[in-house]
Amino acid sequence: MVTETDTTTQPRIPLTKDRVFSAAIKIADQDGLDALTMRHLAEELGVEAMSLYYHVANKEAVLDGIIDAIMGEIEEAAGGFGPKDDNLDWKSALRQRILTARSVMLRHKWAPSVFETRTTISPVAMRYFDALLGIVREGGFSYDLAHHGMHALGSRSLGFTQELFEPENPDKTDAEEATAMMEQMADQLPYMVGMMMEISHDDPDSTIGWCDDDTEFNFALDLILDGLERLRIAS
Amino acid sequence: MVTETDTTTQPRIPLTKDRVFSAAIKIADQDGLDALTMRHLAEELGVEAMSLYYHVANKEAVLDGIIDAIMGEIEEAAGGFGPKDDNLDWKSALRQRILTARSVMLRHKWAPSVFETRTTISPVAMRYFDALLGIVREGGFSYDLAHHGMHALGSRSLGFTQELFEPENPDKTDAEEATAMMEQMADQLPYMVGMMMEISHDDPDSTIGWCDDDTEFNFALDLILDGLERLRIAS
DNA sequence: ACCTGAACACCGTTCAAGT
DNA sequence: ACCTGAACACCGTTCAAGT
Repeated sequence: MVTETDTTTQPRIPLTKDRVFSAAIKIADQDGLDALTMRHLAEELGVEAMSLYYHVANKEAVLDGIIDAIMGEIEEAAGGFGPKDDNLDWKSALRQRILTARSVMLRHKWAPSVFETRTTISPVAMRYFDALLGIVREGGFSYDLAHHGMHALGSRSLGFTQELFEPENPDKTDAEEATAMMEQMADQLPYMVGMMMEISHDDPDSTIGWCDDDTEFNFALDLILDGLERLRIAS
Repeated sequence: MVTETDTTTQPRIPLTKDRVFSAAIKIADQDGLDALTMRHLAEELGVEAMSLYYHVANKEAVLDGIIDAIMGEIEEAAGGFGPKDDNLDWKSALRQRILTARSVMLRHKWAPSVFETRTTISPVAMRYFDALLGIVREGGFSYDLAHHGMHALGSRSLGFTQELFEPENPDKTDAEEATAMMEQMADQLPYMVGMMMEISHDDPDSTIGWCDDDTEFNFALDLILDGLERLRIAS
């Protein structure tokens, strides 16, 4: 029989790798990546920072772990990485998989930054890429073209693009600052000014530059997929 | 008349922003980005860490400064961002500009990581993008398509791709580790194994995955440029 | 005007020690 | 087996003080 332990107050759930990773993701989701320190992580788990080192080798292992967990979320959202979806053409199948990955990424805005710093590819990520590779391969690609195609997709195969010069909080002063600078340099930036004027004409409250929205993602994705399809046919 | 100062030994070159940025780039080039700390930077300049704060607001300002300097190198390598190069078609002109930027990036392997963390775009970078925009605009693009095209190029417009899961030193154990893991999961990775077998057949000492070499960069670049050209014609 | 010493509030991590 | 206290070697940054 399970008897009540005679510890003082709470039964205290024991620490596990998974609990550590979950807490880490929670912190990053709520307070951003900078808030994810070993000390905060321990605090979130009601434990001393040093206790973490009994379960994980170091902070890198934590980051590896949360990326693996994210890939797990993608697998779950996709209903598994089973090889044959249905009778979709390769392009639709690939886009579907990628947009599923993207839906998970949008829940974890910090994830791209962590992906970039990983040096070893996680097992779940390997299976993810194998599934993508399978889709194009079964779609009639040579391994060589499939390989190039994966590189061409880059981070987009995981559902995100790393935007350059993107302010963290676009509603803040960064955007105004950039706009002010552009106005000051207006004579040196003829085309940017022209573009701004034309686009603001059509859409008064658009701001150029920090717009990695779904429109841009889908535009680039389709551009690459269409290009690959043409190369496949030509080969 | 300029008299000899009565300071003890060396005349001591005074600190300037530019000297700070140059030293910072030198450190990053030689010892990597992690070695770029305010304390090391000061040491490199023969000064105490706190002295730096008289010339720059904080470390972010240093990072902004070295990115500006890198953009300056690109401008120099391109012989200026003058609007009209010659009688090249837009595609050749754009590729040329981008490959020039890439040649500078290859001298500063750490630069992509710093670019990703910038939240404000530097003035020189603005002029760079204006020049790119000018090339496609004069090549017959609408501003709308030009804008989408820039987003589609992403970091490639600056001459680099952020590779996922790229080991820092590919000659080290990371590659072996990844290969070992793949062999262990071979039954779950049918397509990766198939690809490896075929490619290693053609090229015995190739290793899959960490190959963001010029071949992949150019493949993806041309794929996107060709796609944009087709959209331009269709529009 | 330009640089510095001392100090603060943080990091990740080790190691011997507790239960 | 699991957790902790104390400590180490670092960070970026401030502020009053020196010349």
